[in-house]
Amino acid sequence: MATRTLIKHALASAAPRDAILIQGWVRTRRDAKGFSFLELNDGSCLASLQVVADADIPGHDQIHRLTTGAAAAVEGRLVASRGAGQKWEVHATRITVVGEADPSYPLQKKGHTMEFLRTIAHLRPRSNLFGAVFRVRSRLAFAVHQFFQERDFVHVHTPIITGSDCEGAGELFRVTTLKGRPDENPGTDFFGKPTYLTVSGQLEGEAFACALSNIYTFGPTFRAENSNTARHAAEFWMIEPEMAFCDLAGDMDLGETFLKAMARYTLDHCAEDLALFARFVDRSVRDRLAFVIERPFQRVPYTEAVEILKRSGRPFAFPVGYGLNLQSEHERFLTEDHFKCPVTVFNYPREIKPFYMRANNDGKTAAAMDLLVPGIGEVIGGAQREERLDVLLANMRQHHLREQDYSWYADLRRYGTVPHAGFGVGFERLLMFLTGIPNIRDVIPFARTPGSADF
RNA sequence: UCCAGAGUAGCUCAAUGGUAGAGCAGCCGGCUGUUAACCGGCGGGUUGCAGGUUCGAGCCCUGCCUCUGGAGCCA
Repeated sequence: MATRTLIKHALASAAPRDAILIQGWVRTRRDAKGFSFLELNDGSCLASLQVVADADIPGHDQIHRLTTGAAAAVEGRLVASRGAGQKWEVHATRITVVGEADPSYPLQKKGHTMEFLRTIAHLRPRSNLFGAVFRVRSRLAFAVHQFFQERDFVHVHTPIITGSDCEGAGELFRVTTLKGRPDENPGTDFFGKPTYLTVSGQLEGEAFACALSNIYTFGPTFRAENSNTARHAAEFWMIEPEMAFCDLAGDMDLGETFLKAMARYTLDHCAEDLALFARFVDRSVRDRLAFVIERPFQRVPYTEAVEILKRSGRPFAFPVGYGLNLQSEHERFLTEDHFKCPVTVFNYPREIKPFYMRANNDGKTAAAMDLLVPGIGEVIGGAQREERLDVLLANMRQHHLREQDYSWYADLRRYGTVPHAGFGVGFERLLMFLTGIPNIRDVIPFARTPGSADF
């Protein structure tokens, strides 16, 4: 018996082949009097492979069992197709039913809504759209590593369980082995103190940047916020580069280069799947990616962004003014209407930013930056870190943080401190931007959101 | 968590307060180098849950649940 050929390789074949083995799942079957058509898909690519099975070959007497969703193996010859719509097809010499599909198989040949497919998250990767989404997700995860590895960044696995509960990045999930109320006696808990799922690997990432120079993390991140939007999940993956001997300008450079590289990679390596998104999800997705690659991003200080918003004459629902956070509607106006391209807003007021961000010399602003993109909003948030021990400790006091909880973090400023900077990218938000998929639940295999942890 | 909208067959949707329907899917049969195939037939429902109003509720009222869109928080 021949070894298995993936359908993507069969379809890319340069010449006919006498013996080929295809294994996959039946998308549809059409029976004629003396033969049957089978469409097999194995997920290796978007396209299915057409199989022609004459009625007299071994296994054809069982072909009625190959309904939509069933698993099958086909041995045969790869030949040029007589029909329109595909270059190659397989003329079967043997058909094997590997696993039948019950008639209740929920995926039909016609289109389904995203909402319905979410309820069958274990089966939706067998649909064209979700097969494409998760192939692209895999390729982009690889592209992330390639981007940083090529630039001599070291991948660091920062901890998922953390003892620090006040990083200021939202609500945390408690991790405990205690029954009942863990807060009543945290000293008896597994780690001897309260522990949580991480909301960011940044602080640990800084420690490694202050040793290995350029590092990045890429791992799961958890937020117990009761956020119910198309852009939030309780469990998501975050990429966090951190660079020693780097200031905010270098940080913004990397963020923009990174986003352009991801757009370039998607266009170059995911063309077939991207075409599907363009047809069914977001007509303009390829134009947007090309635009991101070609055009320089805009950079605007927060103060100037506020002035632009004030001058716009737009009747915003939320007030605009120095010291106020930019709301979604403001960010959207800047990137979608005013600049019409990705925008990096930088130098935010210190009061609205966390303790670890570096205070600028004006005494009012922090060296923070947010990269905003049309349709999504913030995909990258970063900052130059406060490397001066005295300023850091003063910031911590202002934020009512206990110094002993961050002594190791302060140590980084005691021993050979250096200017350093980094940012965080939500991997799923990046995927949403690159694919045009509008809901974060549809770019993560099994989404965890408030009230929902199925599968 | 707040605001708005929606829950009817496996899916997508109809149905003035008066016997709950269609298309698709499924099953059976026919036909065809077919490709979201086509033609005929068959089965399929506690109308999200719990109350209430009414002679009578899928429809009106109350509460709850779930989902969707938007907002807040953020990545």
